[in-house]
Amino acid sequence: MQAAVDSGDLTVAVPDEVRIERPKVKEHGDYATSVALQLAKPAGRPPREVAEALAVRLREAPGFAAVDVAGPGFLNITLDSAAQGEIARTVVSAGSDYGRGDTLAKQQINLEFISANPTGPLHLGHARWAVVGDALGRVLSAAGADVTREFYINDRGVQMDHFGRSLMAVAHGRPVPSDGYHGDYVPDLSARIVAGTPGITDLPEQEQLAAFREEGYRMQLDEQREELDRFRTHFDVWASERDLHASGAVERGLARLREQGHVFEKEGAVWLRTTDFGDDKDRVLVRSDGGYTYFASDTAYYVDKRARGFDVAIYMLGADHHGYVGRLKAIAACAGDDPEKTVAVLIGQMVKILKDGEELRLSKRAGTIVTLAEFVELAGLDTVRYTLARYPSDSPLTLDIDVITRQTSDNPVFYVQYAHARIASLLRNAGELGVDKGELRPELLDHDREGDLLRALGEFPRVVATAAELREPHRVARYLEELAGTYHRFYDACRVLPRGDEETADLHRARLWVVEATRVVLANGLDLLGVTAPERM
RNA sequence: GCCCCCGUAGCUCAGGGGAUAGAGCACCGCCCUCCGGAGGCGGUGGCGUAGGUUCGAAUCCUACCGGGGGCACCA
Repeated sequence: MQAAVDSGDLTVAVPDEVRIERPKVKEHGDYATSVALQLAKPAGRPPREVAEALAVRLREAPGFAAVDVAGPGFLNITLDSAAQGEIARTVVSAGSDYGRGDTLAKQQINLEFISANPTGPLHLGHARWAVVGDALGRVLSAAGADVTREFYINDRGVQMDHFGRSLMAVAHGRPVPSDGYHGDYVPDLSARIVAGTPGITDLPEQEQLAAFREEGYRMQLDEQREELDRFRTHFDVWASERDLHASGAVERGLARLREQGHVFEKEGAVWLRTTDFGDDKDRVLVRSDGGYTYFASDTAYYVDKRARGFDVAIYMLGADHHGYVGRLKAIAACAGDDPEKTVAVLIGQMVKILKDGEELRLSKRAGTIVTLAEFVELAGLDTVRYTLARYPSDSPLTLDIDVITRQTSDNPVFYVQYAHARIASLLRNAGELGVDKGELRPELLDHDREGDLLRALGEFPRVVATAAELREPHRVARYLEELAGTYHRFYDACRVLPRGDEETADLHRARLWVVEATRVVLANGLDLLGVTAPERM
């Protein structure tokens, strides 16, 4: 473009950045840009003329088969098949690193998700967070970020006492208090505590309550950890709200906010003036009775995260907590940060599941909501993970168990996994036939279906980078589904292995490169979602 | 009352201001002499309504209609 301006063909300021897109339809080439449309006005020339002036220069560059001006003034660039075929080599030689990038290099990201209360089993909403949070963590890491996955344990509120009281009541054959926990797991848990702590029911009231509470807490937390472990979701840090208080982080957080001048006292309580930063009301940090609020913990936790060196704190919250968004951002602002840079809140909408055409509400265990474990039992781990990962988290979801467990193409996870298994099988056959992919001759890959597939493979790193930047891991799943389709169409049209007594030709070998590259991308993509890539199904 | 999210095909959902709005299911047809038919090909069918910004809007803005969620010295 600079050349066009220098030569006097165009009189316009050269933009700092030119957006290049991958067109949706291949008639529009491998790459396209609309700069000419944007420059038409400042250049004082019709867009197509601007485009043509640029096209002339681009045609001189190597590796391009065609540079066309199309429509109102789009520039469509088509790679030649040799340049395109090289993608197969790039993918195969990068292997499990293909797709990794450095767009988020040096970013220290704290990714907090699930953060369930340690008072019961994980449910459907937690399952969504586990999947999306875990996949996002993988995607961010793939984009080069330094990610710490964190689970915040709400072990300090009055709900803990309700929990302990419920367990204690059941142990004495009394009904669970109305503000207690009513799930089926409570009697089980209570019985296990009684069995594991001899004499617990003879302790004095207060001591006993504390014992039930602490034992219940410990056991529930262990259970959640084990369940998440089975769910292939791992955390680097389990942060406890109690520790935050015990370690003095709360005082430090408060001090930080005081320094910034947003703390005030009113009616005996200590407040944070979050309304300075768009919150709809100020928030209490220390109640008039001297107790810290949950909000105080939140502020301390944020300050603590920043003190630990994180550039960005990502919070994944359920839709019922969306009221937190303004507060969290106000906290960051009160701490002297720019919330737009240091805080990112992702909201997860509700998940409903349908069985036999009706919404599944009743859980045997939790009493009201379907648990994560029950969902996994009904649908299988890979299916649950993939299914929850393929939708943006802020869209409400209705999943039909009968559909997602059907092992047919109704079910995207099977469609994608099948493509991988089919390739694995083909590669096994190649091994048995003694066909080696040998030296790649990329120029032989000039079939339309080969081009489609190579183009798709070439897009993967961009898909990962975009998913990371936008914090939308579902893009990876959608991409994989398209890739699987593109592969099936290739497979249908392009014979890979030599038939019967046919000699092995360079084209067979070149196609083997493409097939192996596809396997790599499917496996890498599934891995980002925490879903297995089976060799056989 | 105030605030947030969502309205895209019969159903479940994709679509970062770009070209002819996509996929799966459902429905109607078609394709197996050899690499996994758990596959492929074709057809029917849609942006809640009304304005605005823009060369260009499903996408951004406003209003309205419809659905969901949230308001605490609770956690």
